[in-house]
Amino acid sequence: MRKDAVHNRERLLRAARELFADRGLDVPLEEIARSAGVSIGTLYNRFPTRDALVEAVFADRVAAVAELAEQALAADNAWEGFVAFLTGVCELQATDLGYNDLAARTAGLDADRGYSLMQEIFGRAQRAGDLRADVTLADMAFVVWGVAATIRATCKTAPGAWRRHLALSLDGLRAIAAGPLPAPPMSTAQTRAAMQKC
Amino acid sequence: MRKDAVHNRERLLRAARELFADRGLDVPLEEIARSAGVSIGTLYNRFPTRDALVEAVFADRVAAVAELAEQALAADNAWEGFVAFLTGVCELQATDLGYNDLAARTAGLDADRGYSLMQEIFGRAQRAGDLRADVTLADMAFVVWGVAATIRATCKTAPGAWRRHLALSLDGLRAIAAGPLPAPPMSTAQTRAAMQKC
DNA sequence: TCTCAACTTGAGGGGGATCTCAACTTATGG
DNA sequence: CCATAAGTTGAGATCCCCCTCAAGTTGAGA
Repeated sequence: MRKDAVHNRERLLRAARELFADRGLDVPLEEIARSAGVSIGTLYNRFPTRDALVEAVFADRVAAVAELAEQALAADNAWEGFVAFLTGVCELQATDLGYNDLAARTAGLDADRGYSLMQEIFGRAQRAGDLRADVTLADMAFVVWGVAATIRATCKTAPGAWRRHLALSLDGLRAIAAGPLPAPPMSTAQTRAAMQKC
Repeated sequence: MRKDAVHNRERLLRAARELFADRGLDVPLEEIARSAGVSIGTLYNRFPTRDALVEAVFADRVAAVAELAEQALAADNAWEGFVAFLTGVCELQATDLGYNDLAARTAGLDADRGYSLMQEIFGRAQRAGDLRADVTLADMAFVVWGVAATIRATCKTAPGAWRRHLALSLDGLRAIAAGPLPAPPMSTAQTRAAMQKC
């Protein structure tokens, strides 16, 4: 790849990162190109589809989540690790509207290594008796979707509000709080399908 | 108003109600007109803006929510009334994607009479000691936003899943479950602003 | 320095939605 | 039955976004 091409690629990634973070994933591609100081044609040369650009921009997040997961597992207290992990993921979403859009449709479910780590965090909190026994990993999607919606609604006007929402959700996940659940957990296929619809 | 105009208005409302329910509020207006068997021009004659059409279609929901609220207040048990009310609102959202889009931005906060009824349901459950003391009416927005997001994601693939989400959220609202909350409740102004951003 | 593949450019075609308006049709009261 | 105000129509203007490609430009190796 030629030097100028590399340079333009980087400028595009920087511009996309910033615009995605501010306004979500559906920023016009022309605007990204303009903001990067290149033409729309160049953007299409480097990233043939919007998804390719999105993937390149957020590639590092997979690792960030895995990092969070490892820290969570390193915690002494299983429940505190669980809380820290979910808080970390939501923080990522809160500081980047683009990732907020994205997390709702991936939610760690694709990330090979990330998924098994999440299972471990989840299972450990459950075995410790703090996380209620009648929930599944699939139920975490409710937390992510819910907090994501709150972040979208409030990030400009009440920046910390999602923490309150998350805290309420977590209280509902504690064994202490467990009441009967009216529906079976979603199957993996249902969860996957639902995520793609975001 | 001429007889045929009344007739067309009704056909438009029926078509819009159905399409909104199936696919949400952003159905193309041309499609609504076509489905009603009139031209796009007629639609604009009867409803100068999309909002006017939406408002006309969902006018009855305000009353439906008030009705739910009254039933909730009639319940013997304050907490059960509270649960029944939120369940009812979510059911309305689940059976109508259009109302689902809408509820997130109105959530009863406009409805003069509905609002005071909600306050009463909420306060009663709190005074009874079942609803945790550290939440505000504004926190109900989290439930509505969250469940609405789950409904949107799952309505086609896991139709009952939102009930599970709602149950978990409600468990988090019970006094038994109360843990410390990390942020102050949203002010009325913040809540209102956030709703308009949906 | 020369050459050529790699790269950039931006006008323009295409699609889809919103909204308008001049020409046409029809209900209704007299 | 007529006059006319009320209503309908749909082509097309406008806007916004996506994507392509022929023409022009530039980096890098020979």
